[in-house]
Amino acid sequence: MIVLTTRFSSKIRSNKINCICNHICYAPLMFDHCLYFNTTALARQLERVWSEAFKPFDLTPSQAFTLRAVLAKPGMLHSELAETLRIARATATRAVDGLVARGLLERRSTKQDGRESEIYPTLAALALKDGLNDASGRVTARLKGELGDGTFAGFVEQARSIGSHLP
Amino acid sequence: MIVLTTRFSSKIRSNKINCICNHICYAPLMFDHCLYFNTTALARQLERVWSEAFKPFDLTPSQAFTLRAVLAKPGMLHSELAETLRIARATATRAVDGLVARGLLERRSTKQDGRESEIYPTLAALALKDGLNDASGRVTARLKGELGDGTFAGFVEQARSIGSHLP
DNA sequence: CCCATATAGTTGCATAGCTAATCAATGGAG
DNA sequence: CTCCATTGATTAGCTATGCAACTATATGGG
Repeated sequence: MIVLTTRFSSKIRSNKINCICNHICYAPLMFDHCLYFNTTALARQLERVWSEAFKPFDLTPSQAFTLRAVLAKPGMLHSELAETLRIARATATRAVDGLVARGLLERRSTKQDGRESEIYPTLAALALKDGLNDASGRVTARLKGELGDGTFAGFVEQARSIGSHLP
Repeated sequence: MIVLTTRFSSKIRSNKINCICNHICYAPLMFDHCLYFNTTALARQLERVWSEAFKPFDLTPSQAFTLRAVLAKPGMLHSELAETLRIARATATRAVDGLVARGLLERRSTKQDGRESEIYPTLAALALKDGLNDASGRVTARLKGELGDGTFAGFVEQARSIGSHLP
């Protein structure tokens, strides 16, 4: 008689090994064809990859992209930043708050319109500019190599295209 | 002489209209070829689309997918759920907490191993099963129609494949 | 000139995700 | 048989995000 220890049976349950009784557990495949599921799961994985890439700067991906956007166009407004990063204005406000606190960005109200404020990188941020772009470029290059250049570019283009058809 | 009102100039800034001085503002295109950027942005948009789809059930996408997973395999363990949904175990714990509080799931500890607990749908959850699957199916069908069947399936498959090559 | 409306930004509140640390039960090594 | 490493689950603390409501400013019609 075959006796299963609890540990062994739990490995069967989690589909890590083939089940001795030839029973196939489908749960892990359940959402395999779901756009939402696979995109959000991939996004979480990429979050981890880019976190690693920006770790030398002690910046999260969100902070790093905010900074890169402002470095590319110093003086941009919050609403422009939100649009550039495709996030809500409220989120942009908070992202800038954090980088102002870190001494990497500063706000200046515009002369023309008292409601607006422009966002500028500090000198400390300017010093990071090339490093940040390079870090992102390196991880991109690495993944292009691992996934195949065409695959990569095609996928990114499709993601952009699908997004442009959604609300 | 051309005088710009502040409102008008802010629309130029945000790239909503063509700039009269032929200056092109590149910021919104800056991350167009970035895998991280486009995937996370798309994920946020899809979050909105699926939120809408599950709104009739008063469930968030995360709750709905948790429920669907358990409904597909009643009695699954938390670690299995985490693997199925591709989230951290801690997140699975909290997702189940919420649905237990809503009266849709219940935990039962297993006889064999006192550390484990199995997750079961309640009767209330069973009543939602088909509705949830249909709701997700409908939004999938709609997007397939809008985006093209092949595009859709190809993209999802690539997302899965890219994910499987990442840590 | 003044008020109604629109807009830029902010704040409050909520969700979902992560990592790291912890708790509790199991099971194997000696 | 006892002790320790392992494992399933949970908790603590943090980040990023969104929506909705709010504040302050600007604009334009009467």
